[in-house]
Amino acid sequence: MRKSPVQGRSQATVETILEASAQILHREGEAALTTNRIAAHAGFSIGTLYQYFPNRDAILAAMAEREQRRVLARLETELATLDPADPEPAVRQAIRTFLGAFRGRHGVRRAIILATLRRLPKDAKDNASLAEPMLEAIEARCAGHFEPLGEAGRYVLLRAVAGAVRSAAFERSPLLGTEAFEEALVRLVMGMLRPIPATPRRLPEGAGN
Amino acid sequence: MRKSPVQGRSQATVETILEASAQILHREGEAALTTNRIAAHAGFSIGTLYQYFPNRDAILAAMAEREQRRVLARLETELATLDPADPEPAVRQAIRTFLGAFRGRHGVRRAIILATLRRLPKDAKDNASLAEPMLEAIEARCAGHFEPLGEAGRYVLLRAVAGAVRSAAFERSPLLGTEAFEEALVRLVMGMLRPIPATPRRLPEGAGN
Amino acid sequence: MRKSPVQGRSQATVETILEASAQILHREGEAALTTNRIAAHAGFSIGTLYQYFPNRDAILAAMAEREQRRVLARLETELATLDPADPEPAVRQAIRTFLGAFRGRHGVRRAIILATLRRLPKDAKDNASLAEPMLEAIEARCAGHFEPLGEAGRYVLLRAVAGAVRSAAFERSPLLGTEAFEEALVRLVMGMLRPIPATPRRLPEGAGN
Amino acid sequence: MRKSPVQGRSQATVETILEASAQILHREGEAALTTNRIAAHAGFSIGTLYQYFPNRDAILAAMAEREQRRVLARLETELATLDPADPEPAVRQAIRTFLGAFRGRHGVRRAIILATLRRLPKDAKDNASLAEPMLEAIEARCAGHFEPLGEAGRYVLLRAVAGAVRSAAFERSPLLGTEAFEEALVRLVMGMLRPIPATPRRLPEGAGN
DNA sequence: AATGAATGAGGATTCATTCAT
DNA sequence: CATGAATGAATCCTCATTCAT
Repeated sequence: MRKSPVQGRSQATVETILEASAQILHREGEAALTTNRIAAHAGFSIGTLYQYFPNRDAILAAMAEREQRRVLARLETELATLDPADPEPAVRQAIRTFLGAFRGRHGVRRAIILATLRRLPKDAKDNASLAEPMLEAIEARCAGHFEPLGEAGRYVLLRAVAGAVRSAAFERSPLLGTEAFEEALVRLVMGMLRPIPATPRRLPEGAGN
Repeated sequence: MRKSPVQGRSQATVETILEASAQILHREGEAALTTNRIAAHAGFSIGTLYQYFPNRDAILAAMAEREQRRVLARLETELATLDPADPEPAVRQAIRTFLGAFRGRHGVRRAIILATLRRLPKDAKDNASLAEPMLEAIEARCAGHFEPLGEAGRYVLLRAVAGAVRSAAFERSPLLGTEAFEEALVRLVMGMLRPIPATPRRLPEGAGN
Repeated sequence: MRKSPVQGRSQATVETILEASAQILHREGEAALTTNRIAAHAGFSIGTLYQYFPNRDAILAAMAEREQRRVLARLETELATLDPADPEPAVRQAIRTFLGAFRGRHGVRRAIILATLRRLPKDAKDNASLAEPMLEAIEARCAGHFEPLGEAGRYVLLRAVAGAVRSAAFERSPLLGTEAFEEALVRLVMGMLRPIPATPRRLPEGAGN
Repeated sequence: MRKSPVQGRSQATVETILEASAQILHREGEAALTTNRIAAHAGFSIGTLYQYFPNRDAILAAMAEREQRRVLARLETELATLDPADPEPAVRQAIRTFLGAFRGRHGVRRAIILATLRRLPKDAKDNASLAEPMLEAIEARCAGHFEPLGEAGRYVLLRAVAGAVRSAAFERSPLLGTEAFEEALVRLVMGMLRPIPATPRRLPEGAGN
């Protein structure tokens, strides 16, 4: 960000610019996302745009961040209502919430995903960043019921879920909204979780295990 | 393709152009993949290039296809040696083979994936095409041992595996070559497969389940 | 100047702006000398800057003038101490003083010179303005000892000295501080001066010369 | 140069572009020398221009070089006719030739000088490059008649002459074409040269000096 | 078949300047 | 007096594509 918005006015400007970008992305695809077009669509002059963003890429990055933050916020409030006890319903709800985050403005998400992907030469990390809080929520709630996933296990599970959903979003698959899709995802996650036999409860005293 | 390469020379030219493109992609990234650069690198004039490809996109498409064909060919010969009997080793071998297909020339794969993704406005299909033969091989060999995956199940499993591997390739994750990664993928797949109890059929009454 | 700084505060503001400009010029070169940057560096808003200068060029002009005035002031006080009698030492001292004026803040001088040069489409005059007082000082003191230089002679001598020094400053030549350089300049000036044989007048007949 | 002109056609193109640039410089000053304007004036599209020059600066550099080469060539053929014997006439002729090089297309020279000056952050050398061959010619012909100038002396003499002439050209001084101007320059140069007393010739054998 | 010179619409970006607050 | 958000003409440059040779 080139200039920290001092006056309230400029904050709105930044917001307007980002929203305009999102709309263009949504309606006309990434190729149409030129700086001049953004400015025109936002109703500002190109110069104003460059007051706040050092270059085109920064706009995309800001948009990606904004979109991410939004979805994450939604995700977290919804996940907070997660029932701690039974694992499978918890997973299902998490999945459902996660899927919900992908609804609406596919074009935007799609473009953002692409743009984000493109700009990771080697500093790739947040490739599954949306799925991560989901997994953490599950882990937090179901700790002790499952063997912890190793590093590789976590990595694969996160990317697997994210990959499946992302693909569906990308391909605008009709499956995306269905219960069967949700069910399959739940199975995917549950299949990775290895339950810890509940016996210890029964033998609170003794030469355990 | 503007001109079907009937003569051997023409075929070689096309091949040279595609190889040059792949190398540029690998070495200098997608931004450097301009038609003039391709022509120069291939040792042809830009005019010649346009004798064989109607436009830049066609080159990318041809490259993607070529790369796809190559990997597929390798995949299929290797999968042919799959042991029919025991499911888990079969899955493991399939996974290993699949992973092998992703080794080498990451930059090219990466760029091709991106370029391919970009050019699917709504006609998205081949998003998991590499994983498909793997799944078919497993299904062919282990049919009867598992409940068939439904449409959604198939879809999710394919994209999940492809997504995980693709992410690792994209991020150049150090996990990519490890056994733990392979193991996690095997678990991912096995977790989705619901074994059909083979004996119950023969023993309809008995000490059930 | 858009507004004559009557109050002390205004004067300080103008001074601050000019000093900020000089510093930017010195540290970052002419390309960095944008109005916004000047304002920022001076700690004023761009609007304030335009309260005092009608446009960017005026700032440059004011800077050039200021710099000129400064050097001239120094030059004049130092030249005032010039010993009237012997011509060569007088010339040497004048040269030394002149050279002294070029020390320090080369970047600024350089940039100012360039900027000033650029803005003289046809009204060029002050091209040797710094050397002029030097020559005048010499002439004032040594009048009668030398044939007066003609218009062309004056012109050439001024530009010659100024040119040599300016070049050295521009090229940041290591010669600039050396005695040999000073010596050469003295020779350059002395070579142009044609002494008037002082005695012949008093000894109209005698062992001449 | 981005592309070495293979076909003869392109050589002409480069020449046309440079000539167009020179004309714009001459007629409208440096500010008007934009890439698009050059292209338009040359009768080519902007793309063509960039086939041959990597950026605007390269055009200026090429022009400067071209102009330099031209003047140098003229200078050298004329200096070749220099009479070896008597020093002063030799100097006068050299000066005259040198001055001749500055006639015509002042705007171009002016702009080129400025542009060249601007682009010497610290690698400044050729600041007097036109005067250098002149001095060499004189030195070659009059060796033995004068004490050799030291490094500083050469430096100063070159820049002094170049400076005076350059100033006159810059200021479009009416003196430029006059004999008085030429005469003053000759005196400037001659004043720097310290003749070696011709006596040694008379004492070919003896305790010399 | 091959060449490569030429094209030019269109993109990103800068920066002096204005004016409502 | 001061602010700083907004302006937009103008600049440099790219690159897919064509077509005469």
